[in-house]
Amino acid sequence: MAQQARSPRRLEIRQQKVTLILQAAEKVFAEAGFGGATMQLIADLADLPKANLHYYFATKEDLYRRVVQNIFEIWLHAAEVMDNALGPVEGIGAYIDAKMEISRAHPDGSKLWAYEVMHGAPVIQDYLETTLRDWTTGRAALIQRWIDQGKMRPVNPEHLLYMLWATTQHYADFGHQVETLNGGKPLSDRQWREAKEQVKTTILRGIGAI
Amino acid sequence: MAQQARSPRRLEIRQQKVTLILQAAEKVFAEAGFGGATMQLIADLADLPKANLHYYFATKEDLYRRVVQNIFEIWLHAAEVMDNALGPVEGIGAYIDAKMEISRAHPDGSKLWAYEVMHGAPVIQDYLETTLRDWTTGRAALIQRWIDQGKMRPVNPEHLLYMLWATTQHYADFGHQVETLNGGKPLSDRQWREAKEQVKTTILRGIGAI
DNA sequence: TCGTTTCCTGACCGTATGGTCAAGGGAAAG
DNA sequence: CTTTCCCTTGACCATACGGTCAGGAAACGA
Repeated sequence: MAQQARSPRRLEIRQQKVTLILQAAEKVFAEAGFGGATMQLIADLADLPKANLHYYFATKEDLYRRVVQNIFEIWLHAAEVMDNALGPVEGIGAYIDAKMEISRAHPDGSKLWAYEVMHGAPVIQDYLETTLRDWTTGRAALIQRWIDQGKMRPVNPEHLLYMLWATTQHYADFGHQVETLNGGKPLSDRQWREAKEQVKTTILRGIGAI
Repeated sequence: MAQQARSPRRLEIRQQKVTLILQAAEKVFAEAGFGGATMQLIADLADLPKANLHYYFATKEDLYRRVVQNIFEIWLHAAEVMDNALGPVEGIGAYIDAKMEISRAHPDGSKLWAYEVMHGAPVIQDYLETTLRDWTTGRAALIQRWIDQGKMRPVNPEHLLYMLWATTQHYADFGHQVETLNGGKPLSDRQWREAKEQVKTTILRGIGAI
């Protein structure tokens, strides 16, 4: 009954394929939504037979769940830059930088997260209620400490966090709109830098941190 | 061959039903996405036989297109408050107010717009390239004028507009997340007012308008 | 080499979906 | 009243989808 240990080679191949499938799935789910995505599309993108997907992931929901969980962990991990900061300029500035980088490097993940939340978070509701709520409470307390120390104006920390999320994720979630308004061309390095700086400056000035 | 004029009574009934269908469709499309929505769900919500939907809207795409176009026009119309303003405090302040109101009153429309843009705007790409681009260019020029008049700090007007869109629409698109982090309860009147004020204050201070 | 476990996949199945249609109901026009 | 046209709808169809499975290939351990 005990699960037999897999050989290293087997394990490696398994992990490679799982990763390949997850990458293809992230893209397809982000582009089409859960309902619009099909296992066949994901299989084609990963260049695998559809049945092979079902060998690694029992159902479409399972696959979707794994993709969303992956994204969530990347985000949580990237948010650690805010801790250990001496004040809002350093902490919030670094957080904005990190989130803008993610928006640029992983737009599909950001879109998928937006898609999931927009539809009532059917899959990751428990994460919202536990991990994300704890994280938010902790950072809100940190911001409140900065306020008490006179390092920034008194604001509602939750709403400030929403502003950070909204402004940074916008460049991923609405990237197509931004690109269209940019003459159909993706933002250049310079434009990304400008966007990042303007978001940071505006918010940090807005909360009286600079 | 000419379209025969319809009687007033017929026209009225027709319009009522079309509106009913559009409302049901907006909700279902927003909740499930285009792929996840089904004509049967929309029909059930509108309390009509499915075949009746196809009498008024030939295909699912047609219905979706009409819904998205409706939303777009509401948005454009609401944006007029920005014109005729004497400066950024009045103009941008009123625009934020208007957009926050829309986020609260029409979250489904906002979500559907987000959904459409996130998926590459397959239906309203031409609107983005014409109407929205023109609108954006005009408001960017307005903001630039305010900058030239020394009424606010020099910022990139486009990125400022993105910040306005992002922060206000966040309360609709990510309303479920906001609600979950609010203890599972929707924002109260007081909290909405607080959110609106904080967004306005932070941005207007951030751009040096106050 | 041989038996065992893991992995792979073409063919298949039940279901649900978008869309069609023909027949009927009912208001307006004559 | 009769005719015409718009509207309504239950029944139906073809397709595409998620998921299954049996049988074979490949890798592993002894």
